[in-house]
Amino acid sequence: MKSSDMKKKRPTLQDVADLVGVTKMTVSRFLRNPDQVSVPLQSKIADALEDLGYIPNRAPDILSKSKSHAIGVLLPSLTNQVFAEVIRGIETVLEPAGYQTMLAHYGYSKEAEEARIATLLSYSVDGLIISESYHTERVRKMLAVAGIPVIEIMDSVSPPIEQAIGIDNEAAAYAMTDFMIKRGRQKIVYFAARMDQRTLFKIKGYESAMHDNGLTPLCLKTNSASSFTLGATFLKDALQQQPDTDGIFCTNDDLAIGALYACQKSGIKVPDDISIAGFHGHDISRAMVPLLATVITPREEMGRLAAEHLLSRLQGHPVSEKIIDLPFQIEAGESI
Amino acid sequence: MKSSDMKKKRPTLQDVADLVGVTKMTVSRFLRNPDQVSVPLQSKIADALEDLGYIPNRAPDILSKSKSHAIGVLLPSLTNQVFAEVIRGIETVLEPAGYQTMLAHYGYSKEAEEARIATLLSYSVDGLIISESYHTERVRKMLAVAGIPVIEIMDSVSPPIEQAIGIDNEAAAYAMTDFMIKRGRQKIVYFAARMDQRTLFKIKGYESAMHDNGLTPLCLKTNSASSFTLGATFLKDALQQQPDTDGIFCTNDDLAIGALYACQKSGIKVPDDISIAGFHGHDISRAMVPLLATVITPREEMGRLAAEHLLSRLQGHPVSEKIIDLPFQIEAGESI
DNA sequence: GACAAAATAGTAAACACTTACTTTCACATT
DNA sequence: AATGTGAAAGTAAGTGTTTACTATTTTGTC
Repeated sequence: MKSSDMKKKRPTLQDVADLVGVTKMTVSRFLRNPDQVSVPLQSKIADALEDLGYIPNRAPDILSKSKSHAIGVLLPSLTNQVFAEVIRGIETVLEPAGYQTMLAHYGYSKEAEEARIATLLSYSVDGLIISESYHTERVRKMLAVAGIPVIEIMDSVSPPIEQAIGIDNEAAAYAMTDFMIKRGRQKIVYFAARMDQRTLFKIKGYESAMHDNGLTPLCLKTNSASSFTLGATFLKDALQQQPDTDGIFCTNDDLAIGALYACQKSGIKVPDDISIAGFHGHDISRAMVPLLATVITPREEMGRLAAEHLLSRLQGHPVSEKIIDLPFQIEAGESI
Repeated sequence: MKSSDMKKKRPTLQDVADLVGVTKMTVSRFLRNPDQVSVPLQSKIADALEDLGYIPNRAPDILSKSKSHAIGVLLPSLTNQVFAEVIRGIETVLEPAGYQTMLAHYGYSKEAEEARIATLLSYSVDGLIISESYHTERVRKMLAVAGIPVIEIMDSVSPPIEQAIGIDNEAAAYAMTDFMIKRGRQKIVYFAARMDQRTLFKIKGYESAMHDNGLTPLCLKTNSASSFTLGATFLKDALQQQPDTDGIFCTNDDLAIGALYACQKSGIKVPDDISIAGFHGHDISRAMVPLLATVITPREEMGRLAAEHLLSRLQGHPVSEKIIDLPFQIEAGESI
């Protein structure tokens, strides 16, 4: 095989060094600190680097230092707008700090979560931002063995592996339910989808508020993902099961908006006939007509904070607070 | 320093081998194919692996084979819902195939794009999915030197580096504008934000359609990101500059929805007084009242296809089609 | 019970870079 | 002129795994 037949591989430090006529060590030095190399060599090396289009290879460094300058981000889903906003917050901090984001999701499956974490660790990520609050023993062991900082996001209550940053979903759901009751609603139905940990916390908050006010909770559940359509479907179900329903509290804005539009289409007046509240406070719910009542949560800030605390710990600082409980906000909008 | 003082590092193959009393090669063999190891050893190795919580390290493999099983995904922004859907499509395909996603974004800056691509390449990504159609010489050289498959997504027209998958943004904008004109609109204003390549293509399509029908285009532009609020602001500007405006075509659904709600608030009837059309056809626009007219684009499919074609090329197949032009769809909704 | 074949396990090298140490040489000081 | 100093560049080793080869043991056959 002639050399012209060979698939040319990406140039290494050695290739650059050969071109200049020095050892790769000299080129390496130039790369980290040009002044460590004599002036005449500086320009020759710079030219050679440019000529060959040299791009450093992190693999040796990852191998010898077990540091990748990459952060693993593991979320249950990418479908949900909430997570897109969390990712944005994370990237906002990580990218300027020179860290690369490795993204993975596990579709709410525990086995998939184990597999994804193993994969992320196999790349020697320097830290991990994960979601959900329950983790298998295997996951806990892997994280312990890996010895890297881990931050759990989304909920602030359950005892964290090391550090959790999120909101108190149960308290938030309680607060909104209570708010609706104070506004005179009695037969409030909860719409739940995707029965993950956070949804379970919210249901608990809703049910507590109902009970504390002597009311009977009714919760519609499904394991499928939420959507506008599902909100409309749930509305029909709710009215069938409890015709005098006067309030609807949804596990997220999507369901709420779907239910609201379904009301508009079938002539049900919001909020006169039925109050509707969502959860999260996405842009759309704060622009639409009528303005959606919702629990405003700091999604992007949650991502930012998680990344910031992770970076702080990578710099050697200890865990400052085990649980960082971010404030939520009840927004009455015009639909209650 | 006593051994108990030392920070324990994550176990290696050698640690497992020592525990069992074999060489690391035997453990390595067990990992890839347990049958290559004698039956008694199989269980002993399995136990040791479990005991130590061994997690494979990809760094040596990346180093010696220059293959990471990771794919770099570089998008202009994470703010936009469009990109969240594209990422979802990509992950849907990549994850089951055993590829890890490395996500980066560059905020529409050319210098940042160069830097991000260099970073992704430094991790020896096996392939790259990037957006936008214009790239600097430096970027082109880096990609050439890297010698990995590259797929450009979002637009289908401009000559691709290797392979492009997207829609014909110019044709789509032409089609929608023409549709609005056929429905009797004459004074159609275009709302543009974030002046990236695709927006420029869409403006071109809009202007062509207006000219071809003997009408005068009016385009409101800004470099900031689009939002519902911006849609409302643009509406005011449009009515000021051209009080008899009877149509609004927005570069995305966000602007359109913002404009539509602003109309509702100020008593302007849609579509009787003004027609409004968006671009992309997000879930919300297909659920709201009135249904938004929009150009439905296959965002998720675009991501899926890009990932599929990338995988096919990683399996050694040549580029099948240089440009894959995905169909768009004009959805009349109820706002035209 | 001898010999070949097959199964099983071991050894060494390679991957690209950096750290830590060593060598070389120019120049200043005595 | 001998010695010391410091800048500049070189050398060797190590990082964890796999590939390719080699050695050893077991099995099967006659």
